[in-house]
Amino acid sequence: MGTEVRQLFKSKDLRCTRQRADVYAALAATKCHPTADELHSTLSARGCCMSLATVYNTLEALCKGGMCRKLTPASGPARFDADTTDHVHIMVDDGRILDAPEEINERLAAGLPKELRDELERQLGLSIRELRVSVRAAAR
Amino acid sequence: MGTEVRQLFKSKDLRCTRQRADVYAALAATKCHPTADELHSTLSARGCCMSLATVYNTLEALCKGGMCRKLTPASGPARFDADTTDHVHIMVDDGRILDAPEEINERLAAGLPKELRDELERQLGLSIRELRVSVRAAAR
DNA sequence: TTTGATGCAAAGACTTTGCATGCTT
DNA sequence: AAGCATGCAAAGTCTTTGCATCAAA
Repeated sequence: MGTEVRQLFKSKDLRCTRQRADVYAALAATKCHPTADELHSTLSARGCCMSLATVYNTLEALCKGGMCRKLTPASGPARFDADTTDHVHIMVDDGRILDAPEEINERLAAGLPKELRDELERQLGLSIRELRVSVRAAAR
Repeated sequence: MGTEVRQLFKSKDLRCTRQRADVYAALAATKCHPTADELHSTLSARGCCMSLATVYNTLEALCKGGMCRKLTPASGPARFDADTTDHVHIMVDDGRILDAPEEINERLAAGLPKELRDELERQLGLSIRELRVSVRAAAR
């Protein structure tokens, strides 16, 4: 199996099991920001059997290692994203989560300069882990 | 009881009951972004008795009417904010949610111009309800 | 070998709901 | 008087956990 994936896990100090590799591969392969349950179904359908609890535990481990992000909509189950680069999420009313077009991400990033982040850190006395922009939207 | 509060409810097409007025007053009086359960305890201690379910139902009604915002941390219960103006939330690792200093809010708002929002709406074909910036931070 | 991951089922945290009753409008 | 809100408890949804077993390092 992908030796580069094993390296990736290793670099994050995460043990690389079949289940974890499968979860990560499935997550990285989609742009749909699936829920734990959706991932579990997808994997099961593909013959990658594992318990739902393992999917949850794996996703938590991946998040802790910085290999994915957990997205928490205003209602409904958490969704996950293997793309950990800075980008804007569109939380649609119907539960979907979309990525903003690349150009928008860039323009937004330009509006959130590092100085501002540093200034905020200084004022708060906390260390900033992530600065994210998200959008709630509804079909029209 | 506050006739101006009754007007506020009326303007949002919400029936104004004692419970709803109490929940709203308690929420508006704090900057701590309480959970439903915290609000319930606070109110109980003050002799404003009501069931926890009513607190939940009321908060949902208030949100729907635009009288408060629901904040969903990566883990743990939802928190609520009666301040519906645009401002940045700092999600601290320990579960607290803080408001960013006013000056930071302004500088961030300047970085998210209306044109960008309009552009995004056009590209997505959705109507944008809210554009929010939030920060994850940890004690140091 | 040692340490941590898995599977399962059970428990847990948080939230919503059904229904009889009561309060707003 | 009509219609929606409330209280209570029960059910529901999503997630975590305990423990025996198994696999990765």
